Amino acid sequence: MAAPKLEEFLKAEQELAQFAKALSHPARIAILKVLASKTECVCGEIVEVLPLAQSTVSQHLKELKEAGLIKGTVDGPRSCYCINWKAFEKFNQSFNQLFSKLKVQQQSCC
Amino acid sequence: MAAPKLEEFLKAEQELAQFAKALSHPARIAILKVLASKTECVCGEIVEVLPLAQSTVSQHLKELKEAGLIKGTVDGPRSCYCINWKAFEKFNQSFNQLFSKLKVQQQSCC
DNA sequence: ATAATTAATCGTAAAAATACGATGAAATGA
DNA sequence: TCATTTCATCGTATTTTTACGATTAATTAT
Repeated sequence: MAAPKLEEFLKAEQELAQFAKALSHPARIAILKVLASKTECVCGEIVEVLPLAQSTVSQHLKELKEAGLIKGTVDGPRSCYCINWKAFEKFNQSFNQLFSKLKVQQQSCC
Repeated sequence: MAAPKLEEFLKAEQELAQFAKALSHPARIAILKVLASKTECVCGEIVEVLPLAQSTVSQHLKELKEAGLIKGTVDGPRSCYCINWKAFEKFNQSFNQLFSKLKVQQQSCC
């Protein structure tokens, strides 16, 4: 087998892993930064800034969208994207939860 | 081309993406939780808990180690792993930095 | 009506990730 | 010394990811 055995893990672990996967490529982090810095968030502008082909950027946008981190609306011939702050906040909290949970007993045996 | 074009992005983005990649599989999150909850962190115990083969767990441990999130020491015939709290703290901060940076202008255009 | 712009999707190739069994190395125990 | 335990590594199969060019669909501009 080669597909990840996701089902066998806790739902919280799966969810967080999925979120982390969305951030696991610098292009997607860069996209989030662009979206956060602009009020106008047209796809073309993102493509201009990134060192990737239009189709590749579109793919990354799709992944961010599927992960729930961004929203997209069609505006005439162009697409407007922006951060889904609600989901983002949840994401942020999930991470902090993991971090603080792990940090409870901060001791190393080796 | 198929390999990710990492070089062309900011170093901070690459670093964070790499960290996120380490967390992008539930098995690795589960491993971190186990390590945090035990003072004795022998490889075998992790294998016992996870629904994966020994060799697969070993592989995940290697990835966490390469990402800097855990340390490993040989203890006779067994291997002792534990969280690298220093790196972990840095990781935690990088994430919070990104989150707070993005949150500066929390407005959606669409 | 036709051309141009914009961005999604398709097809595809190459690489990386995931998983497992088998093997190997190193230390302990009998 | 020889068997056992423990875990890393190797070999390999399958899936997923990444990337790009080409095409398509939709809207706008001429």
